[in-house]
Amino acid sequence: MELRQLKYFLRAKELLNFTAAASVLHISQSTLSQQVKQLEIELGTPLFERIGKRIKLTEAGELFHDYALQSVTSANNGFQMLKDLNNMETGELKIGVTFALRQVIATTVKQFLALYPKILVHIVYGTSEELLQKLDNFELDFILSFEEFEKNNSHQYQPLFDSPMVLIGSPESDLKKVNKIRVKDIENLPLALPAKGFSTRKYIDDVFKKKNLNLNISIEVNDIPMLLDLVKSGKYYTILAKTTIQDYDSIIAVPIIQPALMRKGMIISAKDIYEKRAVSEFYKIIDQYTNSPSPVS
Amino acid sequence: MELRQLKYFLRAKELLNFTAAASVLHISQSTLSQQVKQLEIELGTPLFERIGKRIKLTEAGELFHDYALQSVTSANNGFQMLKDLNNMETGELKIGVTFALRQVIATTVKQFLALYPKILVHIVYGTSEELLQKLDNFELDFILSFEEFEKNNSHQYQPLFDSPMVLIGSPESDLKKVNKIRVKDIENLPLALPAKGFSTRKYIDDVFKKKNLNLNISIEVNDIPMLLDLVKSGKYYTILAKTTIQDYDSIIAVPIIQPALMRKGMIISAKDIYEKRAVSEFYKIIDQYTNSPSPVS
DNA sequence: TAACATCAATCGATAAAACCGATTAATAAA
DNA sequence: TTTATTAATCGGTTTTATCGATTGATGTTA
Repeated sequence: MELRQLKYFLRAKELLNFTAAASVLHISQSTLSQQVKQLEIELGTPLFERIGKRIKLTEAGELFHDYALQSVTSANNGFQMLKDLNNMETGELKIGVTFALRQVIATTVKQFLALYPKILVHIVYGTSEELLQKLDNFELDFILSFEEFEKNNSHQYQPLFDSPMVLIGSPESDLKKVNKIRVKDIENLPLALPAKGFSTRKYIDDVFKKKNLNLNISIEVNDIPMLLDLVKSGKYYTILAKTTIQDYDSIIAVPIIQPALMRKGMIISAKDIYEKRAVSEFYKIIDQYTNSPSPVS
Repeated sequence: MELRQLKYFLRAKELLNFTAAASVLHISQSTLSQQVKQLEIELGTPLFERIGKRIKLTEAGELFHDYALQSVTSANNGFQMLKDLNNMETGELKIGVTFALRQVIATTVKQFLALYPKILVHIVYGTSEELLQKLDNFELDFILSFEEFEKNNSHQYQPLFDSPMVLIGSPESDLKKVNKIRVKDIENLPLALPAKGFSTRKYIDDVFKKKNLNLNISIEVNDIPMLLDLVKSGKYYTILAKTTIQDYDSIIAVPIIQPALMRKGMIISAKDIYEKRAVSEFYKIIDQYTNSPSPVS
């Protein structure tokens, strides 16, 4: 039994497809097939059930998974910990960010790089769904996102700030006359909203469904700047967290009330993973940012 | 990084001697040397400091140890767990027993084997020191012993019973006239005691030292039956837990008081280790044994 | 139903890597 | 000083991980 084989097994279990897993692992399908078989022989029990050309995990495979993951994770953690000892000379930091928190990362990453110029920072934008999967595959150190609806026991959550949802319109719109708006008053406004898959969109849908209100959606877009461009044009309104539009000009935003819609900004990371120094340093900077006098919210 | 290399590292760290470690691992010294070096290169930092022909662990090595151990342990646990699924068809059970608890294991192992005849049981006698080291090397599943003085955070302890310490003499000795004896009355009796290294001996030494009493030791032996033979001969007394002499005839034993000396029988096992079914089944039998109407004590 | 696409297993060959024995160099012990 | 002990290194051998090609089984589509 070797870590190599455990890693192969984990990937095969995840994808339930030897060919695809081999490709991800940059080995041939034949190699993967042989290595898994060898592991099974050593363990004395099959880990996969071969049904025709399909594979599915056996009960033994299911049970073995946790141990294999723990073993691989521990080795990785030890490796990461040692890299840290070299005082972040060669560090790398991979951060997943949802589109809604673009402003948070834009500000903090500059401060971080000023302090630690040798660290290579990767920023990956995506929907929370995409990012959470990458987190589970060890492709990200942490995620900046709004609160998740379904919390997962293998993740840990650090709340950062509360951000009110706002209705956004062009400076020529009727919004200039009010300083707040009720949920039910939004019902008949023509909306441009983030596409399905965005957590903000899911949040909006849930709220309106619960109150039995309709949404008058004209356009769905999976890009926030384009959404705001549409709003600026004057025809449409949109709904976002105030944090999301912090640095945009030429728009008007008013808080939504009855009920007041709030979203929690969060750091999501994987439990049981060694926390690199670069990661904890970044957390500190985010903390400063969110605790400074009304940086967001 | 492979489990093989982590195992090599752990053994080398334990023995601080590549030649000896290689021998235990059944590989050549040159192979061990190369594999450790390769691991060090991959980790980007030396794990051992080479001072002439000596080696000692670097700080990095010290830190890395816990992760390596965790990784290897998890893989082993997964392996053990799967073996268990085969319903103990090929099980093996390794039990360490201190001499003092000979009677406990003698009775329980018979019952266990009657229930699970296919399990191969190894029983290893030794001092607690020897046995604890074997436990840490995964050479034992658990230990039956009296309570340890220095508890170790990587072990877990299950108390079984309390056994009073007794003064033991021949049927012709003056002990027949009394039914208990004070600690300070033992001071001038000629004693045959277990040798240094026995936990019972350490316990006795500690008690007498604390009370500023002398021990009049005539003979030290590292074998309990011989100790009792000497006692039977009439010249000497000895001190043991009552449990230890449970099935011996032709001796007289009286409890020691002021203070009453008691020892706790214990199961000691390693934390974070998968508990085989054979092990939990054995625990059940020991439980029955110690909870039955005065089996020991 | 026939042709095609997809997938895991298997085979033979190759490249990589673990391993060994012998030797060297350093150093501790006698 | 001599001897014994120990880790590193070198060259050669064995083992094994890997690959590409093929097979056979099984879905999928025309």
